[in-house]
Amino acid sequence: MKFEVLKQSTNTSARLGFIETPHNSFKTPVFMPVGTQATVKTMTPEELEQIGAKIILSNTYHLYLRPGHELVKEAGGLHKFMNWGGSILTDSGGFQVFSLGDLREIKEEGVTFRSHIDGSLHFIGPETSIEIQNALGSDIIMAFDECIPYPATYDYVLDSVERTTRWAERCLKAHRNPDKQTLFGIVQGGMYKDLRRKSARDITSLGFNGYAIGGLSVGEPKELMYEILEYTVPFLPYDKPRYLMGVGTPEDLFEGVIRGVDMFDCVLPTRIARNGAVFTNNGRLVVRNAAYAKDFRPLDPHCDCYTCNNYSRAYIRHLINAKEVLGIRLTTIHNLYFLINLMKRIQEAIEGDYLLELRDEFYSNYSLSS
RNA sequence: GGAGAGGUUCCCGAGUUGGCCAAAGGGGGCAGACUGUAAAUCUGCUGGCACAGCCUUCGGUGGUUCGAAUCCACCCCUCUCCA
Repeated sequence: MKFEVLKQSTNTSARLGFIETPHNSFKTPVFMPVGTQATVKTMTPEELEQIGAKIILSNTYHLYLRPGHELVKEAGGLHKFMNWGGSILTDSGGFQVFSLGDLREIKEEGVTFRSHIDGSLHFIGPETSIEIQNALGSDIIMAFDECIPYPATYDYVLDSVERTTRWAERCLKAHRNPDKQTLFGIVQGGMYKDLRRKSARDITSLGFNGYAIGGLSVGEPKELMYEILEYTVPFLPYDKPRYLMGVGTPEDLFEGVIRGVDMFDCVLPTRIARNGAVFTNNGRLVVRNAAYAKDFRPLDPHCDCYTCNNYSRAYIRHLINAKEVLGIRLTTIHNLYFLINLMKRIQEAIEGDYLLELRDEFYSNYSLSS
């Protein structure tokens, strides 16, 4: 993988960048749709490509359990298996250490998960995670970490952060084909600045080709998240991509980019889409609400996605209320397009060096309360 | 015409040894949440009001009772079977 900074914003930490993987190349900052189970829910790869997606996420833990990484390898790798020609980044299973908190046990060696599917026990450690990701053949693979819950005590976070660093070292050792797959390290540290600093220093000293900031947006106040992010980014090397994991409201993208983040992923656009809500330039809109029963305007009059070009709020509300799959497909298309297009505007704003102006203009219309 | 079953809050449907029933449960409706996806999920509300109480409601009208969705009488209406 190749990464290069093309342009530095003069009044923020934002930068316009360029990433090239074995499958394609794209500009950063970039938003990566999430396709945990080898599919971005409701979307075909062709549709993803049409809305401008260049790189998507998938998941080690989930694909290991089902259908199994060996099967994916036998199919010719994840790209071929799911018919996606763009880039793929796989998460290591570290988030499941957090999200499946009741079904797992953490030890120095790794984590034992109780399958959420059938209750069977499965061990995933740093080496296992890398081995699985190698088999999947994703372009960017993530170090196996522990995403720490919030709140957490200082002592817990300290132990966890040190363990995550030891795991990161083991991931580097286990990594077999760095020419085809790029391994990113993950900085943790909870909401404690000195632990964020420690984690950043320890992880970067190991020499990865990209760095992620994990463990944010896990329930802490937004202001705290921005504060920790702003504190952490400067400890990451300038010449490597920076990836803020799991973060992705429109305002978070602005705030993240301004603080120097190059890559984002988030389930929010696809999840709220399936729950009947969409992002618009005026704020979040719950299209399933009765207020839109007779609203024949598009979801967002200023959007030119396939959904907004062809369908009304009233129709989409009807589909979602009737539990017709087309409804959640249309909202998903819109939400992903909205964030990807927003990123495009952000890229242009960095290029033209007017990012703060774009943000202020966006915020002047965007209602954060809803 | 005869025999039987039944009519409950928006819908379906519990509840009939009378009080603990504004009435289970489901559906529908309304609203909220959702940030490296155990999520097309989850949560709350769903008779009215001057709301720790009061008022109106369980086909209709009367009645018994301190008290009735629950008991009695008559009436109206559905459904099944037999003529």
